[in-house]
Amino acid sequence: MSTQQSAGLATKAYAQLRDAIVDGKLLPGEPLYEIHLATSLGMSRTPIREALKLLAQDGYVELLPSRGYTVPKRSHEDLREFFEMRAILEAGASRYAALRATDAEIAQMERLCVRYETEKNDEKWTQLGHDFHDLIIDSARNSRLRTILQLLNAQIVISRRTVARADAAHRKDAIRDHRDILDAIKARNDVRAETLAAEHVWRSYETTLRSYSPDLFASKKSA
Amino acid sequence: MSTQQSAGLATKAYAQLRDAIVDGKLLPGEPLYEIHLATSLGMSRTPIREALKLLAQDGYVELLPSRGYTVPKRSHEDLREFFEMRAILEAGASRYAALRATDAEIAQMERLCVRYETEKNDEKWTQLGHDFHDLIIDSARNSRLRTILQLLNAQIVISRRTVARADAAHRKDAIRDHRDILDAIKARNDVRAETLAAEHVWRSYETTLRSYSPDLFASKKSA
DNA sequence: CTGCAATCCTGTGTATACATAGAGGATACA
DNA sequence: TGTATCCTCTATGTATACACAGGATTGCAG
Repeated sequence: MSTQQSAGLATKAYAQLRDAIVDGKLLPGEPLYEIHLATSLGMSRTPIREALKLLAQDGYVELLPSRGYTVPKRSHEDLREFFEMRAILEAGASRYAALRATDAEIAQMERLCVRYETEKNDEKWTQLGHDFHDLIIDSARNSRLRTILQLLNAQIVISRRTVARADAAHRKDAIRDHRDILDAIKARNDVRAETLAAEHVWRSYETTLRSYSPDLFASKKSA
Repeated sequence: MSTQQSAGLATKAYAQLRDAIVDGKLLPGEPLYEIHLATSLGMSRTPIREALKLLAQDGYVELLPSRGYTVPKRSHEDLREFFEMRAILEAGASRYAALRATDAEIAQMERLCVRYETEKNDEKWTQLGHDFHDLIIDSARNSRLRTILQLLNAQIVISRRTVARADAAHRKDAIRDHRDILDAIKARNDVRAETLAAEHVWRSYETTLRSYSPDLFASKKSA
């Protein structure tokens, strides 16, 4: 991804830091000092400050009072909250997508879904899954919903950077879920699309819980 | 409210500007210049910049490329999106509240609900409604849900600053809705609480649409 | 050796000077 | 008189110097 083209330094700093966090180059608990980051990224503290402020608001980093910024450790509570939010919002998105998706969008979903069912490469397969979800969200015609969901999904990746061990069972489940959701959308059955999307999120929650790396979590309030 | 006690200047600036926007002292379309705000609030540009950046991310202000900050005009599309989000999230909150509220919380809801049914003063009545909603959100045990919903509700107030004309019909509907939701929560009927909350939001959407001030909205992309 | 306190040091918070880009107006030319 | 170009002015973007607060360390006393 690495989104950073022509823009202010603050924007570049935001993108670089976010990517570094999501890619696991900056570990939870590690302190982030403005001056250090500034010299490291070749700019002054000002754009770094702005980037950190925004990252903090988006939940990527945390500002401990008079202790500086850090990448937050996620607790099991956090993970539960994330997935509850995802379940609520993906369900809503699927519902509105069933009501509002254009025929062109549905055709594109179908194409993505077929490739999703056949793709062998794990990384590409995961990406296809994301593309499918993004398309559903776009079809829901709600920009705020889109923004919040994308943020949530980006955050969850932090907790999962030992990525998609796409074991056969999980893969089969996910493929079936996507197909079912698509069918509901095609049938313009909004209630069913909503229900299926929620169930799909819960299944991915189970998968995440089963395959999480314990060291990435803080038990409760530990240091 | 006017939340501004002991904190950094940036925090104070954020709170003051947000309140000014919500209270309608800064009108949509009006340009917000850093220097002007800085002198006006008696501080330098730096904390103002931070406040504006955060306000922009929260949707209170908008940064037009090379044209400065303004209070955004809300379109009908925006209003639809806001209420869709509210419907989705309040429904989710009510569902989890039905599953998780403690007996003490339910007792407090009951007290608020009774006062809501009897309070005559419009302003106090509105506040009681907010308190009831907040308590439900707290009972849902999801801090992210809480944050997002509070932000949304604060934003919607911008569009409604010709506040709660609490006409008799609307009042009666709202009181009944709250009572029904509380009953569902008491019965630990999460599905019913979810449905009722969504319906309640839709009713308040209708009310808002009926009594909105047309001049507060931009038709689509106008200047 | 231990407890307390003063001091220093390191981090963010703030102010200000300078860089830069874009919009609007003025002017010159067709 | 219309249009195109250039200049200027203004508002944001950036860099840096200084203020300040809180924690850790160290020195002193019991």
